[in-house]
Amino acid sequence: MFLIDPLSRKPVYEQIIEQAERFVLSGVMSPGSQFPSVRGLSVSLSINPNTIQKAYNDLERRGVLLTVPGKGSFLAPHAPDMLKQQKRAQVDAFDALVRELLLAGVAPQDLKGRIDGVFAERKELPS
Amino acid sequence: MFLIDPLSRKPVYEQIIEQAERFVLSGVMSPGSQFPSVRGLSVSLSINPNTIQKAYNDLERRGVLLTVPGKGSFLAPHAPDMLKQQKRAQVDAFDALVRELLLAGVAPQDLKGRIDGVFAERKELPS
DNA sequence: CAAGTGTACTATTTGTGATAGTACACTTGA
DNA sequence: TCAAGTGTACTATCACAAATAGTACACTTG
Repeated sequence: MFLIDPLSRKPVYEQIIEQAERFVLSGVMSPGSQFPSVRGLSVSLSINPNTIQKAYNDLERRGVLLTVPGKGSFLAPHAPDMLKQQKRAQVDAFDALVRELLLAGVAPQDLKGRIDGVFAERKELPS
Repeated sequence: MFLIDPLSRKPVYEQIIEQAERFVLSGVMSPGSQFPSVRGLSVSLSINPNTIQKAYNDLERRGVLLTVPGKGSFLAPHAPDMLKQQKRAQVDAFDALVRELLLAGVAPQDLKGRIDGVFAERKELPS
């Protein structure tokens, strides 16, 4: 399920967090479903258990993951809503990037066209 | 001219690079104009000369800066064009961010509105 | 009770960013 | 000519984050 790129400059634990968020937001994982165990994932990805734990800790701190000692880690009931609200804070990053691209001579209309393009991708996928 | 935030998680040499690029793209610095000397900038910013040099090396490697041994560093003739072309490669990052925000439930129309907002900022500034 | 689970802790290794210091070659201007 | 200012190159060192390694403990399930 998870895929790690060891060559990426992005820390492994961040890659895990981002993929987990993607699974939740895209509906691949639903609230209540069980996550891979720390040990199990560390074996299948060939990375240290502590790295997995670091990622899981962050997800739990933000209310996405619900861990039960001795049982396992499960997706929190309102995980999708929590994530969506947190992700919307990234509109600041969006503005910054738009500012840069406009400065580089990209036309606003081009950017709007790309939004439509990305939006079209989503409608092509079966729900 | 340059301003460094030592508390930022962003490396100092990257901050210098980004500010230099901004100066070029915004027209504050024109092709042929001289950059601060490595030693001079290191003194005024209170950072190590090697850090400045690392930033300058990157800018020169990408054809933005033109350094003449014994004289100084100058903005390359076609620096603005070079930069604009390089910056346009960031449209991939733009698409990725849009993909994330749409997944988080942000409406395409909201994003387009933000583009207009940023575009309006630019027109308010005197040319 | 054994196996699987999450959790906590310390120690070590690795890579990057930054610092420190030195040395060399070039250009400019007094 | 020569001192000052310039870019360049190089090695060594420090600080920090990411990651690894290993151990130990408490809990739940079958």
